[in-house]
Amino acid sequence: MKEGPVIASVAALLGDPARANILTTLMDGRALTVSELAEAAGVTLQTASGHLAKLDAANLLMAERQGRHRYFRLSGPDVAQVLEALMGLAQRTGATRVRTGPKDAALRSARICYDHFAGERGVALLKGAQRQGLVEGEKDMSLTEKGRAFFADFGIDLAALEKGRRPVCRACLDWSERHSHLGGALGAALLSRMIDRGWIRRDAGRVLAFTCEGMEGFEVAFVQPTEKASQAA
Amino acid sequence: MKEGPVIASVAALLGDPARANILTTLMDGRALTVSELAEAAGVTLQTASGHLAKLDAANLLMAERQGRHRYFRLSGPDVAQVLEALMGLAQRTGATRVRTGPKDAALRSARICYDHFAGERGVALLKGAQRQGLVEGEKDMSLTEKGRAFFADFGIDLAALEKGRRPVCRACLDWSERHSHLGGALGAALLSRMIDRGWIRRDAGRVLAFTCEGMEGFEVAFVQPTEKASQAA
DNA sequence: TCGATGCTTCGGCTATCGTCGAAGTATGAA
DNA sequence: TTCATACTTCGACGATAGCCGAAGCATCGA
Repeated sequence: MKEGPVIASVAALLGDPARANILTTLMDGRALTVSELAEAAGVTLQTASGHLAKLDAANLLMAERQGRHRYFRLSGPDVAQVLEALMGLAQRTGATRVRTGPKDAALRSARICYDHFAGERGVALLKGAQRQGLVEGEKDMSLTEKGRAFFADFGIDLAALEKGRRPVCRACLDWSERHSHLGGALGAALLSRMIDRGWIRRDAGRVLAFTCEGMEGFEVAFVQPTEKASQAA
Repeated sequence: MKEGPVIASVAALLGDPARANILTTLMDGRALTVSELAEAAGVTLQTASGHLAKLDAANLLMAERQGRHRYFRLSGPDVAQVLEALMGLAQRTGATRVRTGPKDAALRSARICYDHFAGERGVALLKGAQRQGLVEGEKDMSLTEKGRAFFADFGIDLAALEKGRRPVCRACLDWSERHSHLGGALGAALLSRMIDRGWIRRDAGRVLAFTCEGMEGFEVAFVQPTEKASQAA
């Protein structure tokens, strides 16, 4: 009868704290897994799964399967726009504002994704490797001859990796960046090799911290040879 | 903890059908009594009273006593803006019902958005004004010299508008079209001026109807000088 | 094939909230 | 003062919906 109920159904979806947390977490356009969103929303996995199903059914989110993960992102900029408008309204009408945690920045910079190296530095690594021609392909990646030599020199036993059934190279969608980082057996081997070399230290949780020499070595090995390209991007 | 709950409390208020009906009923900027809003929302007086108390406590509405009546209106244009944004989102995501009555077409053509002129004709007005160089800018719009002369000639007291705290020009996203129409103080003044001139008549609810001469005058003033451009769009 | 991990579904508990009848308060008119 | 109108508050009922434990799939790696 009225147009009220039409907006009510979608507004009701935004009206639950857990769902609102999920949506605001996704506001920067990243894609996140169910587990990550559950943690962000402060609810259990089952609860988050239910919320995500509702948001997906209402077309506020887009889902994308990747292995046993399921990545969700906002279905469009208009969703974020509505959320921002609501934040503005909430602020004017006297809702309380909160500060953002400092741990977030560290997580974004470098962290563990399952067993490999992710975050802004992880994306930079893969980009550098692609520019240098160490790996080729977009979705199904593989090592080039140049890459085999490079990683062998880096101290990685490629023969051992290729014996396993796990794919050596694999593109893994990064949640803080919008691009992929390097997963698969090589990604895992790279991470442990960098830890062995003293380049990286594991902090609490999934956060990774570079040592001074690690920072420098990383730059020289992956970033600097392609600095022009990386700077442009 | 997060900013989610902040928007959730506001969104939850919009998420109830009765309250959503109340708010959309008030979108034309009028002030209505509790009884009128109760009827519009399809609930009893007590129920409406409770809803209005909540909306008032959240500063989404302004209340004004007048004798034994109590008049409610939206607390500001931003509330109407959020409602329009929600309507647009509901439409894109398919929450809207298939029923498109004849009133719907009229609503889409020309209607009141809070206190200014919206709908397909409203979008055409802004487009024409932009093509003619009366206003400039996309998000933060401002009047040009040519525009000042034009609207003064149209019978609008620009000096008075600029004295107020409300922005003179403001882009307001239209939910039925995908473009903006003209809000702000100038948008409101334009609407009342067109009504004064006998160009437009207020029908029931938010629907606006052009008179014959109004239709012609509108075309000459805003659309025809830029017909080529408008036709293409 | 097996175990581990990520996610979904099911069932039941609980709390919240919308709803309206009935009673209470305030304003205006007779 | 007395009644009528407009609204608010109270109390109880019922429905909805969020939440989590437990169990069920599905995928991956060994």
